[in-house]
Amino acid sequence: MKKITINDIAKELGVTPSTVSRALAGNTRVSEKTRKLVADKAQEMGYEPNVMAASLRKGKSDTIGLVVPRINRHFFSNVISGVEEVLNPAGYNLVICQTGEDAEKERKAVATLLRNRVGGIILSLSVQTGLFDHLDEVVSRKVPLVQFDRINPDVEGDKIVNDNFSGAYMAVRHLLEEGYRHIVHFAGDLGLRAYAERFDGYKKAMEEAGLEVLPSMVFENTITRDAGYEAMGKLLADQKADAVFCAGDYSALGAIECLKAKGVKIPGDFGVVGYANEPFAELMYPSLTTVEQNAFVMGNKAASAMIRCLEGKAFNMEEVVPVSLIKRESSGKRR
Amino acid sequence: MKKITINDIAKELGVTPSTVSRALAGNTRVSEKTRKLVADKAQEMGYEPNVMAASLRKGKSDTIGLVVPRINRHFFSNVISGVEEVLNPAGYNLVICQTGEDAEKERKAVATLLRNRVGGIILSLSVQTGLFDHLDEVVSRKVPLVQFDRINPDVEGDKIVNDNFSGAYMAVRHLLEEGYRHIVHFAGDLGLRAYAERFDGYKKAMEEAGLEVLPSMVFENTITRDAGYEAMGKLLADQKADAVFCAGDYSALGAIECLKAKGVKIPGDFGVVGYANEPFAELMYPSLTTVEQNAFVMGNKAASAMIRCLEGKAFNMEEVVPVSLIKRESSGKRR
DNA sequence: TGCAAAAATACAATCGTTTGCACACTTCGC
DNA sequence: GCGAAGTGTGCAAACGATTGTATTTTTGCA
Repeated sequence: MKKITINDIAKELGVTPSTVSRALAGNTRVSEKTRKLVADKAQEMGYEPNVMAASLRKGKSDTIGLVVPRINRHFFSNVISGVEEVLNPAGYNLVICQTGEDAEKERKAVATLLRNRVGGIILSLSVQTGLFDHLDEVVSRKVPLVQFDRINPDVEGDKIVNDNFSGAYMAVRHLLEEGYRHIVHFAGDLGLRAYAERFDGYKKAMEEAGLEVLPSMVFENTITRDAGYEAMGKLLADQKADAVFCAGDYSALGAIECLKAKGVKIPGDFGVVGYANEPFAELMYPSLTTVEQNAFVMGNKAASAMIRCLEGKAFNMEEVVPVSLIKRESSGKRR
Repeated sequence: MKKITINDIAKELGVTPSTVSRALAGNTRVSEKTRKLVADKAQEMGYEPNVMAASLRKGKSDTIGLVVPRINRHFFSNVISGVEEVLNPAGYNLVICQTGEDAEKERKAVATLLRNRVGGIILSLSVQTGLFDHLDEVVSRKVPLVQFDRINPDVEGDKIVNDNFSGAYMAVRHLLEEGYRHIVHFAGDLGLRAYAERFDGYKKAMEEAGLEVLPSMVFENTITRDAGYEAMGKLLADQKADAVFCAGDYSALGAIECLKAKGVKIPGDFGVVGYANEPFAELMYPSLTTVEQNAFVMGNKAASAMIRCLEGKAFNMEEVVPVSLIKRESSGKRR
């Protein structure tokens, strides 16, 4: 069973390949009648376009590259689903690369995507990434770039972020309303905007409540489970605190494990709020109050932005996806 | 900045493109000296091969398609990582497709991959899939196919499975050793081999212990959280049982939630073991005893098998990855 | 009916590699 | 010193689509 090409269709129909090509592309330069004829014949002969030939000629492909730190994070896998939902029906393919939060792998992934002439790149920075020339390279090659969540605002292109500030603000307000006062913050890398914004939201809520945020109350780079556990250990030893707002669910988990180990009652003696609504947040004990980021929606928007770019309307704009606070046990009333 | 092609290199060096092509491919038909010359020049000029042109000419690409039910399952995302670990260094790219357990989407994904002339396809069937002609199509096109975990043994090609039988057997043995006797099984779709094997392992362990497995003790198609909850509800109403071996962690979770809701003590009055070691298994309360499938290793093996196929050594063999039982709270001693 | 404008289609080059075949030049055994 | 291998390169035709520029056909209008 040989592959059918447009040449075969052309021969069969007594027209030229160019006409077939244009007909299939829906070009109005070929008559409605011929278009129908070609479409039917193509159908009949079981024609399947050769994507490579087209890409080679056009100098770019309908494949979009998606670069994320890790796909087994709930947040990212949902973003991926959201992206797919928009991209696939639109006829684009997705190739996904993991960086494992490693700057070097991120560079390599981007380089590979460019080498493969992807039509565009959707990317979320790894925490480690400090140099951004690989992104500049993308821009300078005029390959559309959409950043999401962990973005670098200085690089050209569309950006989709979640409302980190509001999320953090709501989380801390909630803790305050439940009666907690000495609220500390387990932050991420404050060099990354997402984490900086969460920190700002925390600070704002605290200051509005007339509470001062001392440097000792902020633990930077504390987003892993281990880091959360350790930081909480230090915290209990050093200072008076009755609640923590964590920039991620994993550090919240670590914090809770430490608190449980020390016999501190959650909630009541200590309140905990996380960020991300990882699947385990609902299932752990006590269940974790956290901020839902609507990753799926972010994926949708990132993909839509990409399609807009591909269609030539470069917006270079930033879109904010709303978040919501999911109240669970870990932040119940202070007693 | 124009793209450098082999023609540019050829011109610069005063040889022909064919020689450059062969030199870069390491063909021994061109002298060692020329090879070195070409390599250096390519380096110097910043040459980057155009993958599409090569693929077009060769009629296939260095891209491997990976089709999985959902990427946000711990198991699958780890398999993906495992596959990447092997494929990327070997110079292959991965495009990942989600089927969402939907047979139709699975067909479409495979069709798209074939249309894009991928070099090979690694796939795990969706539970829903009943017809396999899309896989036959892959085989008949001579595109290497590696199935993993949820496989169809009747389709040609390599297969990587985990030792479902042993996993299930160990799990049930463990429950028996802890003193449970009336052990039921929440199974998956027994039409799928993976689930059928888990059922067999369960049966074997029970029979060895001199316990009969009645049809009423097996709940088929019970792998979701909701299904687990419901089934447990029925179970408690209808019959005497003191433990359940679930073919997946999600149904185990549902079962535990139902048991907790009814005030049944876990462990003690009721033992629960799951399968898959989802991340939440460790964190829920009580923590869930479950079977670790070594997804990462499976991914490695699937990728290695694929590379073997691509290198022309079609083995058409089946490889079994060992599993291990992770003992946690939910299966503690019967009282 | 004739003729210019518009519509539809054809021609041919091109995208960047790969590869079968031909060709020249060594090398060697006899 | 003469064919026969053996080496290293060049030639040119693919691969299958796209697209700017002809060229033909159709249409509209006087």
